[in-house]
Parts: sequence; structure tokens; C-alpha cells
Amino acid sequence: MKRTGFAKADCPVARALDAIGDWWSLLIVRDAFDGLRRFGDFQENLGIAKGMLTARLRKLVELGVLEQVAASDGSAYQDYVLTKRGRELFPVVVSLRQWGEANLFVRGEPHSVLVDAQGERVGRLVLPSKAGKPLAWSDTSVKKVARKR
Amino acid sequence: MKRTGFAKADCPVARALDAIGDWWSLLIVRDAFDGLRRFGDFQENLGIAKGMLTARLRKLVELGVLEQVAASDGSAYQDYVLTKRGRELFPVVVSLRQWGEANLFVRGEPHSVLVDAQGERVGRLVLPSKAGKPLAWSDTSVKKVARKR
DNA sequence: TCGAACTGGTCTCAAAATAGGACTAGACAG
DNA sequence: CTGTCTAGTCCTATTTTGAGACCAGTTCGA
Repeated sequence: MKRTGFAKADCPVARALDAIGDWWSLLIVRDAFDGLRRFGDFQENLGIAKGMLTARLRKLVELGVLEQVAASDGSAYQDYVLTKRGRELFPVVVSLRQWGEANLFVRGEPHSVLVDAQGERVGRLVLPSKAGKPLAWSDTSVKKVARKR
Repeated sequence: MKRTGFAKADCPVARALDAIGDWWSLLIVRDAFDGLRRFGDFQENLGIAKGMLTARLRKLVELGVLEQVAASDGSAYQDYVLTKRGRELFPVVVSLRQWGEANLFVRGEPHSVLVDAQGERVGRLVLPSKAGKPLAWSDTSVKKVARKR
């Protein structure tokens, strides 16, 4: 009766969700992109139970998404910062943001926005094709690997 | 002691995760992108408990991600198909796939791949800038809305 | 046309995950 | 030194999940 896992799935989507697809992990990553680094910062900002946060941070460190480094303020404490692997989650966070913006706010309702260095709102993520035209869902399909026996 | 919710958060990422950020919803959506439509197909393919699946499908229909339509095979049953809102989750699923491919498989380990109409593997998602150069995490920041009082 | 099997659920129970808070060891500030 | 802050650990109550028994309506096969 264990929670079902997908760590061994053939599908990268399933593995990704197995690794970071819980209620908290991506919010922690989002906060890390926002510059939060300390245990207490995450805990206060998310309102997460401390035991939960401890467990999630540990898992994210194990996965290589975050790493612990000496605190940037010179104290004896530790910071949690994104690794390269963690920073590669950027498109995941951005795609969720864009879907949420477009679908979960009533017109005119305020929300935080992602801006570039000039303060301009960024455009939408696109999946480029060889030809240069962005690919839509209907232009693609998933090629499965042969099933194990 | 209810599971904490983010349905009212200012941050679109938090709302998106509140809506679809659980263990099953995005896998159901992925399967829908793969062409699955029937209750039994999802149940068999995911190995999800029926009660869970019933609850998740109901929630996805409520959210407007899926809708129930008369079965395409002419039987008296129903199909679950992606709505426009559901199809807009495509970049979310693709970004998870790409992160999973790059980070959760050992070299040479087989996995399913996303291909275009010609059978070519698709490229990576990019966040375009005005200038045409793709934006990276470090080129962006989140502008928060003023806190409610 | 009838019985068997399939479909899409509901219901129940036990196991696992989560929320919330009390408690604590070491760091730090005055 | 003393009190406070940080980053946890540990405990308990509650919620969520997993697994499967059960069931009504639909479809199939002979």
C-alpha cells in the first residue's frame, strides 16, 4: 500500500513527476528562483510544516536539484541554492506560471509577473521546429520504447 | 489540518500547482495527450486506484481541463478529452519530459521520446525575448503584486 | 434471447503522508 | 552569561491514498 512510484518508468514525464511532482517541491524550487536560500525563509514564505520542509529539502538535495553551501552572510549556517540541474527546471516553473496566469485568474485579478532585465513581461514558451514554426501538440507524438518482458 | 491550498495565491505557479500539481493529474493529462480517452484506459495504463481516478477525473473536468463527451466508438459510454485549457498544458508536460530526459536517466537508458510529424525528435522549449535571443533564468525576475492587507 | 463478461463507477478499510506544534542543540547578540 | 534566533527533531491527530470487494447498466457471443 505504498504510494505508487514511477522512478523506473520509461516515460520521462512520469519520472520527473515522481521526483518533483509533489505539492511542495516545485514551490520550493520557485522560491529558490526568487532568491530564497535559508531554511527559515522557505518555511516562513510557504507556511510549510518544518518536518515537511526538512524532508523535501533533503530529497531535493539528494536529487541534485539543490545543494547546501556555507551561508552567504558569513554566519555558521547553511544556504540551499539551486544547482545546474535545479536551474534547468526553469521552463517547468515558467510553463506552470503561464498556464496559471492564463487560466486560473479572473480578468483583472492581480498576480505576480515574470519580467526580463528591462522590466518587460516575457513572452510565451515555444517549442521550435526545424522549419522555425513553433510546434503545437497536434504536430507531435510520443514514440514509446519497446516494453520490457 | 487540511492539506494546505494555494487556490487564492497571488502567484500563478502556486495556483497552477494547487490545481494540477498532485501525483496523478498531470499523468492523466499526459495520457490524454497520448490519446487515451476512456476511464478504463487511464486506470489500466496508470495502475491508479479507481476511487482516485474517479476523484481526479472529476476535478479535472471541474477545472475545465477535461470534458466528457459521448464515446467515439458509438457505445453508450463517455470519453474524457482535453479541452483547449487542457491542451494549453502541453508546455508543462513537455518541460517535465525534457527535464526528466536530461536528468533522470542514466546514459543509454531507453525512454519514450517526443517526435514531430516527420518522426524527428523535437528541440528544447525556449523562452523568446524581443531581441530573439532566448531568455535564461538569470535574465528574468518576478515582479510581485502589493500584498493585501 | 439469455447469461457472461465488460465498463465505470461506489464503498470500505488499512496504511501512509501531512499539518501543527512542542521541544532542542548550537550560534549569536548584548 | 543570558536570552533569542536558527534549523532542525519528534509526536500526535487528521487527511489522503491504495487495494480491493461490490454493484448497476451495457455489450457480446452462442
